[in-house]
Amino acid sequence: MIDANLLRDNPEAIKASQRARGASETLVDEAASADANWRKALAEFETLRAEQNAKAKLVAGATKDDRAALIAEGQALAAEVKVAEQRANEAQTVLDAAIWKIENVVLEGVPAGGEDDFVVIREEGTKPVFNFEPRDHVALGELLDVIDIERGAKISGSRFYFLKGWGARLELALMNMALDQAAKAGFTALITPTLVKPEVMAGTGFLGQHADEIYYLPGDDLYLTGTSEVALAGYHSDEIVDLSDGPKRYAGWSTCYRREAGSHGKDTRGILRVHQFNKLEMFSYIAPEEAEAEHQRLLAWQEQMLQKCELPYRVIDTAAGDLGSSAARKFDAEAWVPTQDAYRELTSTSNCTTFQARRLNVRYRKEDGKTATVATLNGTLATTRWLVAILENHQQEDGSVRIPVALRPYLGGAEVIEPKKKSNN
RNA sequence: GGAGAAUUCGCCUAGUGGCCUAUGGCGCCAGCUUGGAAAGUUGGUUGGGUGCAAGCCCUCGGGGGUUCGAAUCCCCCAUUCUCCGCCA
Repeated sequence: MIDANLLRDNPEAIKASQRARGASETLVDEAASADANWRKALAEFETLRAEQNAKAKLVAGATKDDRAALIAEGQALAAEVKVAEQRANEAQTVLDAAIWKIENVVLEGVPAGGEDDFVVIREEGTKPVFNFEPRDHVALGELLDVIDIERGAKISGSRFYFLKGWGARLELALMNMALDQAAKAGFTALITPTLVKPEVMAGTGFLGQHADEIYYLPGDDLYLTGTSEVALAGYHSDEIVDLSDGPKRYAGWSTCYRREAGSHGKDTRGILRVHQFNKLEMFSYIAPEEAEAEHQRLLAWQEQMLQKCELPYRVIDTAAGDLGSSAARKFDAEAWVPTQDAYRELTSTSNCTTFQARRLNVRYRKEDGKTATVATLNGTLATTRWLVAILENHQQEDGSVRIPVALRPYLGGAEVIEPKKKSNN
């Protein structure tokens, strides 16, 4: 939710942001007038309520004669108050609906436009040169017996898979390496619930235009989370967190579930786009004025992971129209996928400023003792998808895959994953 | 799934219709005291909304109701705990 004060003081700034996103500017005017209506209705209600409270207090000390008259007045007031209160509540409902539709105000410097209007910030690493025809991760997965897509589909349908043997171990190694790095950087590990209540899902901003991306269990009124960000953002909801010792940083591990509605026919091969995967996510609660610096730190930690995996990648500054509704700025790191001759997103880090925290009511105490809304940021540190880039970039002519040096300690020192021996399964 | 109990200001706790504008303790903050500290002592200590302000309104798990008036009475819901049943 945007800051109502900004709506009153500088609606033009919000309109400019909506414009950059290609979102509605009219929403801003609607919200502003709903805000004025609400404040008027609230003032009327509160005035009447004050009168009612004062009258009710007089009853106790009144003489028998006055009592009956006071009670009659009280009855009349009670009816008026009820009407006024209802009117105020309705005005607030209208305001909430309007203000919740407005997306986070993008930060200065964010490129305007849509999906293709991103800006490349830098490219790192060297793309591999093969003197043989490189295999894609599906072929490698089969050859090495580490990814079983056929049986995944047999059990659960398309976009499901088994990670097997070194594939399973590789994913766990990646997660553990990420967790170690995060712990060293001061993050607290959290294994999060993957089913959450509607208000948490709504609070994180995922129930807007991407609602059909989310698995929902009607029998229980619970949502399956597509990222542990949801649980991590909800973790401190309705709390006043203590930031006097610096930001609160969490590394959340969870399985993630995504319906991938609307992406039929896109990335159907392999495990690039799947319904279920694992992810280690960084999440920071921090004072708003430090949020942009923290965003750079999250990005640096992500790049550190990519470098440990010896992957060539580029960093892009996502355009306003391609930001999630909660994000004020987003950087993606995309790794090179040789067989696609393209960079594909491996990490994404968003600065949600105070937008998400305001919805979830997460505050902190400033030095002057007053409370204020915190800023929240999130960023990927490792996901199952990384296996695609690792397998493809480090493949060798015989189909074996060299394990990046930094990952070896997490794999019992193994240096190479060898093709499986010929057998019946 | 069945039965019962609980939920009050960071923590513990008092409170069975108006004097609750919520008690007391612990913790915390500030002052006094001290060479410094402890002890003692005095004061402060839930948050939110609205308003230029004074102020006013809301907040006793959440929502609704009864009443002139609700922490207190009634209804619904959530969460936690205990016992029984069932179970990967």
